[in-house]
Amino acid sequence: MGKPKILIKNLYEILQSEKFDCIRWTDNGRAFIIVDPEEFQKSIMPEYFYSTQIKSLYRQLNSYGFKMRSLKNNQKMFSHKWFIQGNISSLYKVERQRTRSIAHLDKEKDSIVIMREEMKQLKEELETLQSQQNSILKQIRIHSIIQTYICKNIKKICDEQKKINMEREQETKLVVYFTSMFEIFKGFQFEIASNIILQLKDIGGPQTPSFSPMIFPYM
Amino acid sequence: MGKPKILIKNLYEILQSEKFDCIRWTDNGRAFIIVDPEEFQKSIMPEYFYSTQIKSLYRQLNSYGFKMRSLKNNQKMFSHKWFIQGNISSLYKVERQRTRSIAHLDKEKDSIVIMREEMKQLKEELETLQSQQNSILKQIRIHSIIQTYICKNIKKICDEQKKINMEREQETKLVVYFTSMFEIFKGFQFEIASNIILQLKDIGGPQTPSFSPMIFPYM
DNA sequence: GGGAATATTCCC
DNA sequence: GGGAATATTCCC
Repeated sequence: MGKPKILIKNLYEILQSEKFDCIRWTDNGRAFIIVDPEEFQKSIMPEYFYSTQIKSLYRQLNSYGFKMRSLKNNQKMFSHKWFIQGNISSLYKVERQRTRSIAHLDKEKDSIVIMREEMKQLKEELETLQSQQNSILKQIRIHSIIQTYICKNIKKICDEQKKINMEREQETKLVVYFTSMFEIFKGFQFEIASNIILQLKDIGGPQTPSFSPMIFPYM
Repeated sequence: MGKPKILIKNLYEILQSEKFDCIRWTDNGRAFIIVDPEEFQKSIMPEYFYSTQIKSLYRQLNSYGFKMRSLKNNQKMFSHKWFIQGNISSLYKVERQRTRSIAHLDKEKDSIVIMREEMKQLKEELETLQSQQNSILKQIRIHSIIQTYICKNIKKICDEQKKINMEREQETKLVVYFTSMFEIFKGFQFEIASNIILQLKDIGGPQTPSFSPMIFPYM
């Protein structure tokens, strides 16, 4: 796997060497205690760390995820899940923890991913809308054609009706005229009536070319 | 205004003190030269800076925007717009420059804000479009219903017209029948013809209740 | 205890 | 020369 960070490696070596009284493992080896912070700062810090301030080491340990417990006499106890006596192979797991501000950046990145997703959806919806709009336009065009057709047919019907009305007016006159004639023949049986008409046909009349044909009112 | 950064202040003091031969202002006081880097690292670095490596100082100066020029014998000359001999009041303007990556991050943040704004607008527009389209669809549906109604009524009218036409056909037969009768009266003057018909009317005929009225073909 | 600015180191 | 990881300091 990875290599332990230099800070962690140094710290472990200091503890394992047992050269210093100011720092030691706890009895179960799952934590260590800085027994004498002043001594530690004076004799160890300059040699093993960049800083001269022990507070910097605390800050470092904190940023690596160590839990700190304050004991009597300004002593501090630190523990970390993967910083255990004898467990060298897990030291590399002791890593700097991302600060909240960086985690926040990550969140922003996530939000970009989400936004991209939303953007994609928006685009799809837009495309749907556009294609729907196309089909709507087609429907409207069809309706427009149908309406034109309807209008033409209505016009035709109106014209026809007008024509019919005019003819019918004339026919009405005709019908009225003949109705009165039918009255005359009422009561006559068909054969008799036919006979009379035939007789009349044979009679003929005075041909007056200048005044013929006889003008009926409906003509 | 602001205070000069500790690094800048220290550097300026080192130069002004003229205690060290390894570093000095240029003649015009607009730059300084590290005349002896090794000596500088040995005697000045530990006292004035955290680091023991002169390279770290170079890195620092670089990040503060100093221009570096390499001279003979590994000497370096540094200059900065606001780092000038005697010009203490402008020292605070010598500031860390944001790295490109950070400036880039800022830009990204801005673009995210803009994108969010645009996204919001897009969503609103899309919603508007969707609701508009819905109302358009409703309108089309209504028009479709109206058209169906119109078509049905036109059909009704057409049927009616057909019926009328059929009746007219029968009427035509009637007309043909009477036309032949008119032929009979042709030649008669109107008064004479009327007279004949009146005479016929007065005659009357055998009333046969079971067979009356006389059945004309068109009835 | 931890955010944030600054410094240092490492590395290309 | 400068990006990026790590360390240190400062400060709330």
